[in-house]
Amino acid sequence: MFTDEDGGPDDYAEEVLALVERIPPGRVMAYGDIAEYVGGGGPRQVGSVMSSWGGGVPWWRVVRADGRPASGHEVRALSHYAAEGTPMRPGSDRVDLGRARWNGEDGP
DNA sequence: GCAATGACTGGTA
DNA sequence: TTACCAGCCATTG
Repeated sequence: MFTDEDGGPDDYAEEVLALVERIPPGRVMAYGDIAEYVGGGGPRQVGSVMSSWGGGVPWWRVVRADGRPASGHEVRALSHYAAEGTPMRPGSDRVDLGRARWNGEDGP
């Protein structure tokens, strides 16, 4: 059952999903960062994985390079940001990447 | 095999 | 700040 058969995530998707689950609350990662971290394809591939199986992971912690959440899900993401205390940019519904950007390490 | 699409990115206006 | 354009890369029809 290595084969995903009916829609199971591929190895690449598993890495992306595992990384997204690894993102601590109050932190976010950009699509390009994830693509670079897993070392595959590009940000578009990460987005494709999220649209297919992103519903099983905290997808709202994955944002675009400008700090804006995924298209069509901005409102839902904002609710999660407020609940987790994600640093937001005042005056805009965007995340403050300067503080919320997570590089994949817990320690300082 | 080719063309179109997409939860993207960076640069310029 | 937003808007438009060109580039990138795997998936889908």
